[in-house]
Amino acid sequence: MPELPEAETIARDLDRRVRGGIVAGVHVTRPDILAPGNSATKLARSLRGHRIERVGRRGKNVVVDFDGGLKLVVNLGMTGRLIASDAPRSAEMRHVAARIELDDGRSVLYDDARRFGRLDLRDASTWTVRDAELGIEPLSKDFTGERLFALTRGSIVPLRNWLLDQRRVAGVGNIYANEALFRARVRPTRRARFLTRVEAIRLRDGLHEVLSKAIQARGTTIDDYRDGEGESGGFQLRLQVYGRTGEPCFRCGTPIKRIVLTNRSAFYCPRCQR
DNA sequence: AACGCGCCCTGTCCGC
DNA sequence: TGCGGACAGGGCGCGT
Repeated sequence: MPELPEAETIARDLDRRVRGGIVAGVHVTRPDILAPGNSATKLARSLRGHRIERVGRRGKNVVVDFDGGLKLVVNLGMTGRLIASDAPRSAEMRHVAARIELDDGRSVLYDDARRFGRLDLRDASTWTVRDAELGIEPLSKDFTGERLFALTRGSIVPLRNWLLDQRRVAGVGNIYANEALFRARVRPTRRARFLTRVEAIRLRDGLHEVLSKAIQARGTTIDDYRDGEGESGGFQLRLQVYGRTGEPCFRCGTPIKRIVLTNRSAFYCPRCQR
């Protein structure tokens, strides 16, 4: 998906465009994007008449808060897009799976070519459960190098995989995991428990830097991604290793390597990263 | 319990 | 131009 920076950008855009809107109707055209326990009729019945209080984010999820405590949790999978109907490129949404109509004529479109994404309606109490399943926010004050060091103790998982587990740290996906490891100068294959304290500090800093820069850039530009306005992401963030197989490392010139870890690509500089 | 794997589904790109 | 295969930013359920 959209990882944390993309979800953050979408949430901010939507918050600006649809906050305060009252739901007139919900239309689900592809019910397979509903999380277990949800149904099109339940969604429509539960949300009709409710006001959007704000749109926020938790990990990679866009969270729409309604009055009365209901929350629509949107996980965008690989190709999910969430935009307001009055956004510039709303016409380019060719796989609309659900539509939330507001009483003033605006609407929120959920588009998802591969339909790996999920919409999940929660009340205050079931949201607390879900929230607790997700790990620490990597941009929060609590996420220190020391905290990351402690979290990694005891796990034999390669760090690239470790970072993708949303129960540990929430919001990091394959692009930013690889980018942060490059900045920390640690190989994606390194077992989490062998990360040193100093490296944990560098990895925390690498994550913080790459995620916040990507937010400033309104998300990374990779083909499918669209922000809440329907536009592709910014170009300010230059990826250092992701997708750069064979190209020279920006730090030392050595060709970037691509390997496969549990069926997903990992990229690193064999000289800079140990 | 923690971990790796296969799978969900569609689109795109590359080589032949 | 057409076609097969590889690959894609995620996450769940399963067997070990």
